[in-house]
Amino acid sequence: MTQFGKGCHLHLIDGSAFIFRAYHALPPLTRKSDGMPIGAVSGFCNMLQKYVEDNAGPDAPTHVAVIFDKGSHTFRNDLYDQYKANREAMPEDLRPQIPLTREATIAFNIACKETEGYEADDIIATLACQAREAGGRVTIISSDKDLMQLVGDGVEMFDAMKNRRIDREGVMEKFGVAPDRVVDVQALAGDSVDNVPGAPGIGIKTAALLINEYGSLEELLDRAEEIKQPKRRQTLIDKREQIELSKKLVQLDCNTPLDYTLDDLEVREPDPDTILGFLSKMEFRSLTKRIADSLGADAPVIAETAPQAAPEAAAAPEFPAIDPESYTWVKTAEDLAPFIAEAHERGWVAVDTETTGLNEMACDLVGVSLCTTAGKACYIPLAHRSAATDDLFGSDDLAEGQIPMQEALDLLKPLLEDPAVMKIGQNMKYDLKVLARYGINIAPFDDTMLMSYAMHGGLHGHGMDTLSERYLSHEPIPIKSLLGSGKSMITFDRVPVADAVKYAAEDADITLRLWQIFKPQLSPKKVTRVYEGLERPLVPVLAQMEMAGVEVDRATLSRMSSAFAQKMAALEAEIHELAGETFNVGSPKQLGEILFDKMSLPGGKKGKTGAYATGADVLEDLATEHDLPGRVLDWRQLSKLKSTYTDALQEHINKDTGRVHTSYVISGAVTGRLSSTDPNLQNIPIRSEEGRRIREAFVAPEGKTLVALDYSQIELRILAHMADIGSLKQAFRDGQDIHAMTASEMFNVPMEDMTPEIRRQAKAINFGVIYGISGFGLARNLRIPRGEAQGFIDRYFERFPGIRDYMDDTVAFAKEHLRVETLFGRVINTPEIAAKGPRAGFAKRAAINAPIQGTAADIIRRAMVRMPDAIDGLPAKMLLQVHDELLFEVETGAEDDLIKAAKSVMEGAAEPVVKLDVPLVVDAGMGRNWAEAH
DNA sequence: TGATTCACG
DNA sequence: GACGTACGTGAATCAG
Repeated sequence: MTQFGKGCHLHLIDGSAFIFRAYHALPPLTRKSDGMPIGAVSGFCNMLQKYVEDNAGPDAPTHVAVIFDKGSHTFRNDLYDQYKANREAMPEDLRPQIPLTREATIAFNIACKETEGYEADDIIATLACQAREAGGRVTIISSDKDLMQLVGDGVEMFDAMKNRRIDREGVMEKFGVAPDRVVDVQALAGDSVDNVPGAPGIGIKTAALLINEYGSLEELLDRAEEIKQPKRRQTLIDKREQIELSKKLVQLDCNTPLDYTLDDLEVREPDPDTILGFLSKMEFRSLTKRIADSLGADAPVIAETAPQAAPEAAAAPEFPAIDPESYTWVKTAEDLAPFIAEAHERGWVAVDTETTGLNEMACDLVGVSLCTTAGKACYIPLAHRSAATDDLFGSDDLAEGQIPMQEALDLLKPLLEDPAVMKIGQNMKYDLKVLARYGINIAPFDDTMLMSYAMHGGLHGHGMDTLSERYLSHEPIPIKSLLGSGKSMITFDRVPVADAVKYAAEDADITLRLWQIFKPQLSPKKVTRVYEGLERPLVPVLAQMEMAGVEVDRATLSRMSSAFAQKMAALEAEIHELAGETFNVGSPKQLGEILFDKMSLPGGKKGKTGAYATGADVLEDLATEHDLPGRVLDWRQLSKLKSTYTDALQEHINKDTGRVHTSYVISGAVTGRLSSTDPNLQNIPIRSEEGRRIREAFVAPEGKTLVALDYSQIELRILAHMADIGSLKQAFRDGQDIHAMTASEMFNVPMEDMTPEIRRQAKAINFGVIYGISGFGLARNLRIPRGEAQGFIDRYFERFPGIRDYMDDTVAFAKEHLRVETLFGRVINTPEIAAKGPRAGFAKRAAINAPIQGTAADIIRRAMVRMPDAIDGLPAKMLLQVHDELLFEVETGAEDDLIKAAKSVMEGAAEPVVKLDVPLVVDAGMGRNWAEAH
């Protein structure tokens, strides 16, 4: 072993630069056998190989290392929280390749070095300084200008791309100053890429001029008064602090603590088995062969997988059988360490949390399971109770074999928040919300439920059981088998830990397997953008909204409840009087028998089950014949309002927060809409005056205001755009009353003679079109004869022939592809379109409606994803989404600022991906409660 | 558990 | 020619 010193030559390779160059230079290659993205790894290996070949000559290095960044938080972030803040997130298909580039470096038998919390540049600086002091030469393989400050005294750079050495002269050329003054120039000029502020208005040229004139930055700042240009002088005086901070940011640290020395970096011969093993594992055929030749070894045979017939047919990875007995019960920190280490090494980990209930806002964490490799999963029990010896209900003592909660969380937090490790979950919103309450903010993450939703929306549900059975042919352990059901149901913390291990670890195992199947399919199925841009980023936004909740005034609801109960009792007595007997008014069956058998009213129609239909439309028709149906309608309305709203809503007021927290289901609707549950806050009454008053109970707290913003006619606007209806588009551009305009066009009535009745009919037709109009449906809606309704539709299509074309084209597309798409590329599968019989009609109308409803849903999703940044700094919170409306809570006084910011996000939400021919218009309202805000 | 009804966009 | 139909949701209730 040679002691590093005079005559030694150290090469330092900027690994991250290699990776990004490789990633961007190559098309997104995937490994044939499992679809794993490996383009960047391939490029990286080729660059390493080229490097090795090019440096075999007489000037070969004696020592070499590839240096990588590790962790995203460095001392520079502590100096300046905006450091590198506008850097784009790592592309999704690159992330899993990062650990493989480390593996590749090691396979080449080159020292692979990284230090947590330090940028590669600082490690390079430290090693270069050490080598220089030892009297050796250094070549930094990089073209990064941030490293140029190190050049000089035996240190040079080499731009592998341009095949060019960069020495003192090269640096002078670039910065106009000697290497030792480069940081001064950078401090002044700033750097938009790393978000180093610098001095506004001063670029590299000016900076070099000033430094050369004054000798150093410090001198310049001290003598700033002498500068002749007034603006420049003022900048340097005003921004002194910012410039000094910038210098600290660009100055590389030569004193990074390292747990190795230069001697450890000595050049080593590659081991043929190791490198060829790695390359064949990656399935790099030509590179494997080339390196085998150069090493004089036999190239291993790489199994030829059958070329993929269709992108959809990407072969599933080979998995070992799912075996609940194989999972690890993590009892101590030592048990946990290998799982955390492997997660770091691989760059991903599947995570699942177990809790005492399904309500994330009102349940406790019981355990966490992890899985890094299919078949290798663990469960970390945290709050299981021990089985009691003496009584039936178990004790409150903690069970044996658990790491203390806080200790385990402290171990998990760095992993779950590590930007270099992808966290994989099934319905991550749940885990995100649970762990947020324990101070852990999971990022970055993938969600198998949302991947399935993006690819398989309309085909089947996206719950884990469904996905496991469909894609893994495995039926997971039912939760019922652990918790039981009904009255005797227990909570998860009462489940014996040994049983919990099997169940919980299996969930993580299944989730990881699903991810490995789904992830490579996103791109061939062309839903990467939808998944990455619309589904996944919505998760933290919704989590915030749900955790914020909305204030609901219990007293108001309670008062309404009593009033409703009184009125109902009165109505019920009347109804019984009219019927001549007492019966359950809430029973459609009993009501039908009273109306049609006992009273022999006309129009009794029995449905599939043999019961009379007693829906609102039937009762409305009967109301002309008799008083009883009208009373029942009134009673039903009150009953609905009381049971679903004034009573149930009170149950949902959270004990801790005093607010109501709904839960949105991202994959709830096939069209891309959200759905809202527990409670559903997307169907709070508004249409009837009586129901509308329920919104008075949704209030702003003291000192705050509710602001509601809703898209005006968004679906009709989208229809006008998609079907390309010139007159409709023009009407929207002119801000006309669209229903009146439609009526005028259809019935040849001048706008000034428009009557509310004609307008109402046109409005019904406009909506009918969005739903896939039929004569029957319109007739029923407008209560006109079917022939007349058909006549309206015919005339509509005559005036707007593009609508008919749109409908025909959409159905034809659906028939051909068994799916339709929104303007943003969301896929809505429509397998039923191939059905025969009445189901075909349903499928057709659904196919016509889906792109319109779905595009509207995409637009508001985009607005929501952008909203947190747009209202950052305003004292406002986004609380609710109701399909085309967003509800905010804002400190009184800041309403106008909020409306301005939020409105502009909403109105511009389609751009830049989609340029609509019609403007999107958002109406705003505000008030102390939701009724006023509307 | 399924059907019915009705609240919303 | 007959059939059955507006699109998308969730919750409460009855009845089996």
